[in-house]
Amino acid sequence: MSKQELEVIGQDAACCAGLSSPLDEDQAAELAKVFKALGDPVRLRLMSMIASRGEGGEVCVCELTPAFELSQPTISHHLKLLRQASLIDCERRGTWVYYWVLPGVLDRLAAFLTAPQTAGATA
Amino acid sequence: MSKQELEVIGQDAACCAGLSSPLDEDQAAELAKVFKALGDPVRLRLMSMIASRGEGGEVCVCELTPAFELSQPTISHHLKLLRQASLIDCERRGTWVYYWVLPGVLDRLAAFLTAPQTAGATA
DNA sequence: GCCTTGAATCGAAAAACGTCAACATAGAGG
DNA sequence: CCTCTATGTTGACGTTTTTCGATTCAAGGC
Repeated sequence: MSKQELEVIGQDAACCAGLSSPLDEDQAAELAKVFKALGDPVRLRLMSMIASRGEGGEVCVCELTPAFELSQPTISHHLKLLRQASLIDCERRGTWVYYWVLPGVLDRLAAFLTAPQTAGATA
Repeated sequence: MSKQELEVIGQDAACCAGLSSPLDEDQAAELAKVFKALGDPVRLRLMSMIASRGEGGEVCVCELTPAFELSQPTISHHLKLLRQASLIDCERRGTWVYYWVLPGVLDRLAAFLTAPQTAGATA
């Protein structure tokens, strides 16, 4: 229940220069997947609901689904996309499945956006 | 040449709690537009090319277009989306059009992602 | 074993998106 | 003015996304 991820913003590439230096095609493609995952109102809300639990926090799907006026398969689909973007992970415990935000992802994303001081950087 | 924007991450809502507290539908919808704008490899590269000029920096479209293997109208279209997401703005000077990153947007976006310490926040 | 309940997967339909060719517009410079 | 170059806009087309209903899978309880 935790394969198919991306591993972008972290270890490998695209971690240091951020938006302050031109991205090459591969970096941009990888990063774009993450932003695309956040680029949907439903997924953003799901993320916020999960992230609001804090570092070690989890949320049961059974708490997420009823917060939307969408079918259960649709929510399940969005959760899958967030998982494929390496933003969250999940675990089944008994009948229920719990989701949490992967530690550090949001901070790395934020660091990418701000990057070094944006004042007269490369230019 | 600078109408149609969003004004999300800044003044009004969604500026303080960030992802650490559940977003309501409106906040999520607005924010999602910004992330969606960044959720495309071409637009991400455009942003990085523009942002790499630093705070007061600008880039001419004539520098952006040839960096991609895409038609000029397509680049123009992507630039428009970035502008509608209030990420960049532009100005025509003579024959050429120059784009720059709106000051503070990236920092505000980053602040939104990290929010207060993500450790045991609401829970 | 056989239901029941929670969640993921499948297949299909409608909507949104990315891209281009064709066209329109804005200035510069004769 | 007329033309040329640099950008933006329009309309169309194929692809991807979002969503649902139906089904399947997982785990517990009877």
